[in-house]
Amino acid sequence: MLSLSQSVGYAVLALAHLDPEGKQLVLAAQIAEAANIPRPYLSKIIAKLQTAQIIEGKRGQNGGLRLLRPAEEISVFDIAEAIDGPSWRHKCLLGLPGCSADRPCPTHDFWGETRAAIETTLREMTLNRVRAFTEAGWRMPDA
Amino acid sequence: MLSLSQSVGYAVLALAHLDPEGKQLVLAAQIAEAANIPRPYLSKIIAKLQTAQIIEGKRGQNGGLRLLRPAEEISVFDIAEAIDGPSWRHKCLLGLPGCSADRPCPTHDFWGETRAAIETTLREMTLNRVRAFTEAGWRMPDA
DNA sequence: TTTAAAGTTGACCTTTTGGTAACCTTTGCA
DNA sequence: TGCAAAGGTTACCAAAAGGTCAACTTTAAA
Repeated sequence: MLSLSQSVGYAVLALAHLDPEGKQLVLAAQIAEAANIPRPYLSKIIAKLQTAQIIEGKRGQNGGLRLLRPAEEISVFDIAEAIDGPSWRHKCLLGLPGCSADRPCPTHDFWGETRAAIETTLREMTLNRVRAFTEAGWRMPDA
Repeated sequence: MLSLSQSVGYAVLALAHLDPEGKQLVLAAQIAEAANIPRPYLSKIIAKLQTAQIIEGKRGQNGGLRLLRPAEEISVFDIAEAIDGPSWRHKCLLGLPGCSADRPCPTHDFWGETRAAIETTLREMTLNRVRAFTEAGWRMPDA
């Protein structure tokens, strides 16, 4: 609890392995290997990223994946939105289903401000910045 | 995602209906009715709050529930800890299992600071302050 | 000492998320 | 032209969280 879904992390990690210019194709199998993500699960994440127009897949021999926009124009915010949907930005900190501006829970205002700050940070965190981390060998730990 | 578990909200709501001095006993059935929480589910939440020494239940006729400490000494932080366990304060924002101080994810430092701010706010948010909200009739919405 | 009021417990169901497996479709090249 | 390399898709399984049900134990009062 109190985190984005695990799949968002996987997606960020995966995208960091693509060509930042969106020119060269990279194999899904290579990403799975490099990031230590189970291939079938990676496929599902890739599907969502394609729906969100963040990447494109090319089938067949000499196929692969590529970014549809340059890495500096793709943020972790975009990725979270693609994987978890827009709903994560509206959830009450205490999980109260009826919490809203009209009937705020005690943490409503604080959480609204905090969430805005989180959102800003995630928007500023582009794939380029993430790459600095993953190039140092960041990958999923073995089970 | 990006919230405490729903049960934390239920617990906060429930506790706000107890006598703030911890003197008078209040019926679990009354709380369920007032807050619109399913009784059997409330029972499970109550069990955790008892394990955490936040409340005490007295069985039998003329039984009920009462706070073990005055309402101004019980914070939402304590309640979150009792319900979700201490783990929520250590989860990576991106949900990455291998993220730690040694091998930080790109959001690690930012999230550490933000989480500390959230923690502080929740520690300052005592049951007394919550009562101001619930006394205005806050309850769970109907299904 | 019985009984009804109260909280307690364990089994079970459902939904969501994470994860696996098998199979299908496309495409370049021998 | 057919086969192997690639991604895509569907169905399924498992664990955790949310939620329900029914039966149990404790206890004070009649």
